[in-house]
Amino acid sequence: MKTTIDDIAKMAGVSKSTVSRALNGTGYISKEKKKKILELVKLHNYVPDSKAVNLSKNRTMTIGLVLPSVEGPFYGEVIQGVEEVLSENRYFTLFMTESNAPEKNRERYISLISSGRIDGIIIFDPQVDDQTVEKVMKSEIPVVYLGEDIHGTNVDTILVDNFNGAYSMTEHLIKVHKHERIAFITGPAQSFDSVERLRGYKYALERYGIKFDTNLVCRGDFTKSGGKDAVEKCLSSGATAIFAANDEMALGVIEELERRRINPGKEIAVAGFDDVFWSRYIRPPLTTVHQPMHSIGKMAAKMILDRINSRDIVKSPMRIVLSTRLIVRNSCGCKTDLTN
Amino acid sequence: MKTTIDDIAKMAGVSKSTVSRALNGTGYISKEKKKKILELVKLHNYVPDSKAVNLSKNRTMTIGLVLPSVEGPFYGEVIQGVEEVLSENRYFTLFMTESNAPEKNRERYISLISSGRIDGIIIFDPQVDDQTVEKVMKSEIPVVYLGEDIHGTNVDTILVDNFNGAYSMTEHLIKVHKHERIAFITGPAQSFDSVERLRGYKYALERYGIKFDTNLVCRGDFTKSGGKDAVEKCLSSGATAIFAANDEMALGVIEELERRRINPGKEIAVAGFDDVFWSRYIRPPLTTVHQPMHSIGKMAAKMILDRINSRDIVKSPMRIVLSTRLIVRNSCGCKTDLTN
DNA sequence: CTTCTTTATGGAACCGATTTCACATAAAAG
DNA sequence: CTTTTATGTGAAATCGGTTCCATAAAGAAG
Repeated sequence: MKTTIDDIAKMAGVSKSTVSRALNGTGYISKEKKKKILELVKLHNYVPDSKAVNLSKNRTMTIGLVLPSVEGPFYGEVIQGVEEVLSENRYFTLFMTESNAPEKNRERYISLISSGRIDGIIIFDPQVDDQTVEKVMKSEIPVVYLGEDIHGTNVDTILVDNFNGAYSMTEHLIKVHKHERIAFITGPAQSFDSVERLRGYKYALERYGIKFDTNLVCRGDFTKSGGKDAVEKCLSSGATAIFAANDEMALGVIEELERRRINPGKEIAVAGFDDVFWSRYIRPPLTTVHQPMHSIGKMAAKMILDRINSRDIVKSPMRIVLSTRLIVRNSCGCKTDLTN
Repeated sequence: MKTTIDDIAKMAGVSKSTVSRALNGTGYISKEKKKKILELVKLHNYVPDSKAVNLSKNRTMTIGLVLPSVEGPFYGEVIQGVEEVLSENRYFTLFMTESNAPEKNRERYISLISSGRIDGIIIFDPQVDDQTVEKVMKSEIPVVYLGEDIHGTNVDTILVDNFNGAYSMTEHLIKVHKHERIAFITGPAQSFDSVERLRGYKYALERYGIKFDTNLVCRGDFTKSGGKDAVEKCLSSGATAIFAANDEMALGVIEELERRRINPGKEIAVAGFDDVFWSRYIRPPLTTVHQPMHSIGKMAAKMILDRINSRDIVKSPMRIVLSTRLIVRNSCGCKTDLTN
């Protein structure tokens, strides 16, 4: 049988209230009793049952974290960032992934929100539907949405500046490499990220007086094979550069180009978006846009804790946009050494 | 104020016991009352408070998962595997990483074990010390240790067949590529994985009548720069092939060789271990040993659930060894196309 | 030497469910 | 027409803590 607070109380010859006070440092307690209790606690390896503590304090010290997947190096950084901040603050991370059945998992995190099992939740669900958002908005616990622009609600959001990231990349291809026919491979239609990146791309063209050509926009799906498949269309539209809306597709593009004996980086410029772990190790090293995933995780965790710690104070929803960074490697045609 | 079971009971004009029965399908209950209660539940979006359920049922439907890190694609697969099985069984995953301060985090998961917050725990802690293991052995909840060979205890373990993996790789380098001077870069001294891989390497040499030469064994640390640093020693010992105990180091080796204008795969064979996500995308594509990380995760989760569901039945500790698979790409000198 | 604080402690209520037990009623069996 | 047995329900105990409240003793102030 596990040791309970009553056991300790009995052994110390005091009431459970006193044991509780000794353990939590709340209220008055005499030095001797405290000492004795703490000794007994150590002796019997007594650890208060979290289930009971949670119920009586009405909080769980755990934060939910919902991610689309953990395959690939992309989301790992988010988890790491979240965990870092939460564990520092003695919070736990309840992890949930969406990979298999998005619909089902959406239900799952919705019900998690009102289950009382967590004190706050961080959701990264790139293709969330309005109906789900509506339910989430009713949350009694703090919510931070990542990567989706949810407005007019009581949920905080953290976004990446996709627009300017794509703008800088396109600008780079135009200004430095003098490309005028730049193909853009999009993500899935519903993807907010993809849409913003396309906007940035278009805006750069406009700013540099290059006419936007629909034929140069190919629909992709954020997967490697999606990138591969798009190459055909890009080439037939006479593209001299291919800007994929994420690194995975850029990788597909590179592989497909090589299969066709076209030299990526030399004959055709290739660029990606995300700066995942391996993007520097592929050949040619990928020119891409860095997303601060680790910072996103840290910031999300901080925002949640902040909301929890100022439960009473009413704050309007926050919307933070983190800036991206252009990472120039070789796939665009630049010549940098391996070290960056 | 959140709706409680008492609220529902009052509204339905029944006792809370009846509501509980309606919700859980336990015991007898009349059709009409059940229907009415369920309607009210839906209407008010009532979800039972997990904190209370956990306490009264004395279980949390949560399994702890401790990983060294989530950076890189290596552990992501483990999480995915675990999550897959747990979520199917309506369990939650409490995630914990060790990255920053191993010592402190070790304490953290030890205390997590006896906190009553989780029903079981999966621990992947490659450099765990005996003292910690001893504490873990006292656990009241099921424990599965990954990657460490803990014996004579009540914890289950899942291991990867490092020995045979390294053996096959070394054999490949000897039989197919006729190498006789194969350098081996180890991981940190305490790493069980590294030790086993070194054993496999040695055994292969022995089997093929090649004398083992200490000079060909270089101490590494599982990091990329560790791999880089080891190259000097390998070369000066006259190695014609370099077998790194993990992919990260192999990557370091490849980069360092290129820096020295030595062609990896042609002039010197390079091999890794792990088969991480990017190992096929680097140049040359890395010949390595695949570890079934996803299966490990799934199996660990299954073992934990199995223990939980057969609490009463005493089973001796299990020790499962999963086999690895040799992945031949180009860094060893083989010529395969890009598609594998 | 009272009176007012401050300190120390235990008893009991409470958190929100589940579950045991007792009791009542209805249906089945003898 | 009794006696079982099956069905339905509520009161109360329970899970293991925290916290409010009452009370007592000790110390400070007047």
